[in-house]
Amino acid sequence: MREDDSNWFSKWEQQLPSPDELMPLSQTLITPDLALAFDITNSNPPINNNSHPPPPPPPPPVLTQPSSADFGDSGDLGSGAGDEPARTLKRPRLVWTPQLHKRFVDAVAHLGIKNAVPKTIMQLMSVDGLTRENVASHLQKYRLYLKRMQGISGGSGGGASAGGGLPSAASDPATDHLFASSPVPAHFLHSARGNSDHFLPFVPIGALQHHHHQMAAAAQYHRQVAQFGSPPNGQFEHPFLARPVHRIGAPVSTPATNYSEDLDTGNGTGGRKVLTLFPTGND
DNA sequence: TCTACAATAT
DNA sequence: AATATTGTAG
Repeated sequence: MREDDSNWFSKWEQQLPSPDELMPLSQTLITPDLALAFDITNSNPPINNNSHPPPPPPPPPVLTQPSSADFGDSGDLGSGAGDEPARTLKRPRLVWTPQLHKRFVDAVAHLGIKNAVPKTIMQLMSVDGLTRENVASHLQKYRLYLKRMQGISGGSGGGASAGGGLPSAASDPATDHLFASSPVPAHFLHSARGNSDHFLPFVPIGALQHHHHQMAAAAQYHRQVAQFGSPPNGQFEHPFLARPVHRIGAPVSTPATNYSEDLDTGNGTGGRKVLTLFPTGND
């Protein structure tokens, strides 16, 4: 039935939204869902003042968003074309929100520096859509950050962030916004490289099966889309989508190894106030 | 062939 | 500056 072949294409074509219906690119990453979750009433009508309907480069329907239902094989291949959209498409940049980073740090912390390699970290994080490359890239940067701090603490005297885990010393302002948002586990600063650490390989952290959705690409957009009076307080906790372990998980004995969210607010809400983060007031 | 890592590019 | 992509080594 080749007819089907041409049919699916027609259907697809017809379903394409007209240019007018398309959201501005700047918002494509925020799904309505996400927006609602944040209370941001998206009353952004005034986006039609252009006399030039933007030639929307058909932004591939597949976003990194946890739709997680995109990558299925299209079934028909070998039919000629050769490239299914989904396979050739590039995902949008991943935004490392404080929450996401927190998860990252936790994973690394629990793994121990030794086992904290991209693949493992990724698995432990169980964030849908997160790739090894994403983690690798972030890890690279994170390491630089750690290194920096070691340098400042001098390594011998001691304890720049002892106690509350307050990396206030090395992290100057605009340098590491993100990293400053989550406490750095003590051992990280000690130089554990090439050292046989005594940390447990795997830590099955509690299981939390929320069926929330959407990752948090939001934090960033907050300042963009909405203005909050006191954000640092209203920490939004967004559990991430749990990944159906589709990636051949080797070492993880528990398939449902979902991460449990620490109640940590990401900043020392307990006793100290980390200067943290967002451009709450302005940038 | 895959994985981690560092370097480089966007 | 933040991520992605590429190149190299194990």
